[in-house]
Amino acid sequence: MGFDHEASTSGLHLVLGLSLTATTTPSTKPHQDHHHHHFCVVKPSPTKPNSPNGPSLTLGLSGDTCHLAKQVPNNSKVYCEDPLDMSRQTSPHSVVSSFSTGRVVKRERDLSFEEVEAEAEAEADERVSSRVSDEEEDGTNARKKLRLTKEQSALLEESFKQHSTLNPKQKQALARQLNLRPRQVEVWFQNRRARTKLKQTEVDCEFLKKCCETLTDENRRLKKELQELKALKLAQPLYMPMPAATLTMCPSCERLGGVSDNASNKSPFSMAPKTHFYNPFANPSAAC
DNA sequence: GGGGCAAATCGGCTTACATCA
DNA sequence: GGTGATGTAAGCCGATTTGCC
Repeated sequence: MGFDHEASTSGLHLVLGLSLTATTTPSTKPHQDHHHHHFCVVKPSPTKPNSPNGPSLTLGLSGDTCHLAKQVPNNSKVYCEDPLDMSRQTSPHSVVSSFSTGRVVKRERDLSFEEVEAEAEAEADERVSSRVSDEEEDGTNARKKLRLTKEQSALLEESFKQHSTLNPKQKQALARQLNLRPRQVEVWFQNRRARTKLKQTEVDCEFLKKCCETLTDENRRLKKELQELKALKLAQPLYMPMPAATLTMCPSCERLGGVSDNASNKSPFSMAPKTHFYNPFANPSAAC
């Protein structure tokens, strides 16, 4: 785990990144998790909960961070995990489409072919407005909650480990294998994904809390260091105190030395663990 | 009776595909 | 034939309801 701080000297943007190595590997079914996140968090794929790479998180304070978009192999669409962006992508057509496809269609899709047929017959016999009222009246077809057996659960779990989403063929096969309706298998996978995501969110939350604590400590330390620097400056007005890690000035020739290319490329935040001050008498410059 | 878990439902969104002007 | 607009179907999601332990 590491922290990457990046601050623009121009003050145009500020990005705070918390990363645990790359875990942005797209899941087997890519367009999961493209929904609403109020900050850009790249999470480990739910399909690979035991990924050796661990989670990767990025907090973005600049607009750039929400370019953490995902490539979606199926359709090559790019999603940004931002509710506003998502709403912008929503075409008026899709809204119309949603309204145009009514609950009847949805219900048909939710049921197996036989059930749809049976229900159509029932509806032809007596015009009932809803299934609920139907069940309430006769009580024979009351909604019974399925309890999966251990074997069924185990098989579903095993299948979920392999792929967190099912294509229609897999769904059918699994349903046949479990003696369930495809819809039940589908619902189980949906709920299972939801639980996985919830769990992952909790883990992310804990991780962010720890990050916050660490950054608070770091902030406190830096403030303290700044105070020390100010105090030293007041005490020794003839010499400009410099962190030895960044600048080394020869007191005799006043040339700068000891600033390597690597050091110049470092982030302003990547400082030595413990700052120490230049002692002109103890450290004569090698450049002289 | 109340809480937790999980199955099921609902409404919304996105995408692919078909049709038509 | 190519293109854009529109409708439909399907799949997934988050939120919620509901039944069971």
